[in-house]
Amino acid sequence: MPQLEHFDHYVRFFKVLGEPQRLKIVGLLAQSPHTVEQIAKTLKIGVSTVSHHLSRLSDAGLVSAKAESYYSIYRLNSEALRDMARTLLRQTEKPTVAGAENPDAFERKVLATFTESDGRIKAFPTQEKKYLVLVRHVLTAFEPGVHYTEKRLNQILANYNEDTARLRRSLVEYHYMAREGGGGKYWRIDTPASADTSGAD
Amino acid sequence: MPQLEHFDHYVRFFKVLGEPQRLKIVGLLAQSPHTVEQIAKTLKIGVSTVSHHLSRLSDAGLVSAKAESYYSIYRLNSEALRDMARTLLRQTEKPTVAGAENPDAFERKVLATFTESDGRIKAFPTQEKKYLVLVRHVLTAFEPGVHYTEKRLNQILANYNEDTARLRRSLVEYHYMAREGGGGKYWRIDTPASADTSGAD
DNA sequence: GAACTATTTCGATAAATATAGAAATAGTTC
DNA sequence: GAACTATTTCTATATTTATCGAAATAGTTC
Repeated sequence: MPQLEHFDHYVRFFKVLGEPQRLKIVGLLAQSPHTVEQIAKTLKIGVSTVSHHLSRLSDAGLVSAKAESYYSIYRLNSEALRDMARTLLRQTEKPTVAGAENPDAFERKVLATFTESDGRIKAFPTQEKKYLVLVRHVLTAFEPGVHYTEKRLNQILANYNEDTARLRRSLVEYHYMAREGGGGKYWRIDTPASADTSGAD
Repeated sequence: MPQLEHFDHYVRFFKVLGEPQRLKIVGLLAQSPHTVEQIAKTLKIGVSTVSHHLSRLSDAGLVSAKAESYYSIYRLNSEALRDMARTLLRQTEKPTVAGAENPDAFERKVLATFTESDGRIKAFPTQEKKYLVLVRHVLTAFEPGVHYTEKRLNQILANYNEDTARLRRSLVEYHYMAREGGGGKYWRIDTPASADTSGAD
């Protein structure tokens, strides 16, 4: 299990912000610190409700309170928002191919139908869904982080099918591999694992 | 009303991602396009449930579908995630002071207690909550977007209290004003309005 | 066009939770 | 310490919604 213990934290973060009143509270706190009563009056909802929302925001690490005389002054933790925003940006820059190494029933079926026992591709399916299975199958022949010359790439692709140009084009088209502008170097642009998808139960 | 018509969109975005199964689906689609059935099998939930989730993800602009033979192949809209991440980053860089011009009951009371009728500050409250009201009160004397020399800043602050150094320090400390490193220029670092807080009802 | 396939829609149910009022708590002021 | 204040906790209720099975739909294959 990779960095997946953060999954629950992500869910909490989004769920907490996915409620109109709470998002408004965050908006208020983004402008300046507030007390519970101030928020309740501005939003025209009960204090106990506000307290409840602040408690959930606090659980998610989005706000923090500070006692001051009678009042609890709540502040926004801008860092929490910033961190999540950066995490999201990082994620969107790295497509992945997880699941390629333990195929489900459908993928097994497609591989059984369209590849030889040694892995060579017998024929290309027209359905994109099936074709993608084969592209990912070919991708497993390449190491993440390694740069391949086009010549070496073609040698490896030739183990799968004589139409190496087609395979090369598909790998790039589906963003499984990147190509350097000039020198003709290729490399995998995925990562071992992105967000949690392995499951909870 | 500023750019607040996006409020509902923000809520939908966060709410949609704040559900474990949907977040897992996003994780799957971040790796590769999937059909409804594939997702259902991987997550061990019913197809109709997956279809429902995909529908909500689609409403939020997070995924898009493409018909292909029997199947609907769903893809992640990475741009939607990227855009939101960038919006969040932008927001966290701009604290604001909205609400300073129409004070609520509490702020009125504080201002009545601690300022003269001409706006001068009679005394400084020790409670931070009340002190903040005065800091924001002083801030209204400055125009957004205008750069002030320290000399001019002190002239204006002197209209509120002789302890101009304290006021200047507080304005910077609470991030209502920024100071340029060398030349001693000051300016408001807020914006007219950030996320929606004005209200939906 | 008939048979078939994946997906979507519909209807119903169970679980999660936003909300508010009342009671309890923690802390301040005099 | 007594009176007071804001906040939190508790209890209950109403709303939202995740989930599934069945029926309806849209599209493909032969």
